[in-house]
Amino acid sequence: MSTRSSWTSIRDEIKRRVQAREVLPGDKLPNDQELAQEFGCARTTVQRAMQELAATGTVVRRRKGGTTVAAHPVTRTTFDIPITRLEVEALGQDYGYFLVSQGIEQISRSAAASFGLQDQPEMLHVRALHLAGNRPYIYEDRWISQETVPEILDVDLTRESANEWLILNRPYSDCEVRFLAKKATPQEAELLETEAGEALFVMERTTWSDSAPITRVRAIAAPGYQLTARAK
Amino acid sequence: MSTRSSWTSIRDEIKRRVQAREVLPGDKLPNDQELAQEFGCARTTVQRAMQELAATGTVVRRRKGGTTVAAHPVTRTTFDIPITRLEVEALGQDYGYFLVSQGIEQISRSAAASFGLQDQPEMLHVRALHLAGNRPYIYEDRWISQETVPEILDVDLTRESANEWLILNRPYSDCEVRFLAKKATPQEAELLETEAGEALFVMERTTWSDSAPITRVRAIAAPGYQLTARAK
DNA sequence: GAGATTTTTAAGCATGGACATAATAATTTG
DNA sequence: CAAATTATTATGTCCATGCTTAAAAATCTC
Repeated sequence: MSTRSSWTSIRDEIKRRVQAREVLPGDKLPNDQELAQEFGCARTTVQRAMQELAATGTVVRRRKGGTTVAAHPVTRTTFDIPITRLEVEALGQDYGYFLVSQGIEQISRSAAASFGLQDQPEMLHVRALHLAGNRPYIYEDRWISQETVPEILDVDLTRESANEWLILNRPYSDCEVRFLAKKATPQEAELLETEAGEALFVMERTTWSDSAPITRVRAIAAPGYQLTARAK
Repeated sequence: MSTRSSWTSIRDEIKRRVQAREVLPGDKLPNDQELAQEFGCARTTVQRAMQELAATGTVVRRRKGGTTVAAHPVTRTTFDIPITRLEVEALGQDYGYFLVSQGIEQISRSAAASFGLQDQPEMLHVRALHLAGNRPYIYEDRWISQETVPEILDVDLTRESANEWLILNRPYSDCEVRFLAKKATPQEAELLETEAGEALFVMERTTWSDSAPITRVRAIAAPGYQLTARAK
């Protein structure tokens, strides 16, 4: 054939057919073998292309069932949420960190819900502020399981942020992320140097280590914060 | 033991080392050949694992340069944004749609900025409300390029939502997504049946077809809306 | 010594064959 | 006839091998 077919070009061609509606949602595509013949390549190459398309939600693959065009086109978007310090430094600003409060308390009902727990055990409750160039950037309200992460009780959180300590010392296996908007409470407004009632962007993250709860954090961003991504 | 395939377990093991800081950002990893030896598998298998890690930003690969741990560890999260009707139906609620206004106007400066345009051409401006079980769900404020999508002018938008028509008839090649929080304006508050000043969650999407602008939509969600995803 | 050229290295890709696995279809059995 | 068993099919994964390609390193040239 003309050019050596690469798995990426097969991927792009199938994607084009889907986007150009040459095949419709729900339609069955030829099987890998047949596509390999059409493109004049090995089945492995088609397999690699289809694996990618399945991962991005363009097609659905089922053993024996074959490959079908996804029934409901979705916009699949990928966001990278970095460690707050690195995010600030990437903006070229000085990073600052400030512990607001810490203590052992019975977790809130909403935190229990995030963990999927029926009861409300005691956990370490940490509130801290991240600064970018001396301006408040993100206020975090965090619960840390003292049962899963007992070492956290020995960490001096006035110096080191729980955000960073946990990522360094307690890698998670699962993570649930939630985005929402909320009005600033008077306390949040004061810390973020804005008005009570201002609309704030909230990123809530809950992490587990093999189904054992690690932490639940509400990262409340200062006004103006935006999260951007390009979908492909 | 895990029943997972070996390339995924190699991927997970390398990821673990990165997250557990056994290798630090910027560190060079052994080359594929050496890793294959360590894991007792073929280089192809390591290649597949590393390809994935490179795609998700954990690692950076350069020919000849080898593989290095990405400078900034991130939580990479994937969201699927479906057609609004399907989202509502998936909640088990009745979907409703209501056109608020439409007309040809010069686009707003912020819309022009989203498209990356210097000037502010005229586009079709559509405002519509999506309902879930007779309650307002999402209010969308949309600009559609009459140049790229002239057929849109013939569509009866009182019956069919632009959201759906575009996704089904004008697939995009590029999409930029932005999440933010904003206070409800009086008009938005009225449509969403809430108070002016309420904190609202906004999803802004701009799409192109091969660098030709298609649409820019601000989807403003009713209070309480949350976007959830599991990161891996 | 600066600039151009060659060498070497490590990732990138393709192949064909083999076996595993899940889901469906066909067949047997009580 | 329904339930259990077996066969079939398409995807999933792995491997050994060989070639391609980008980029760094070494070498050569003026």
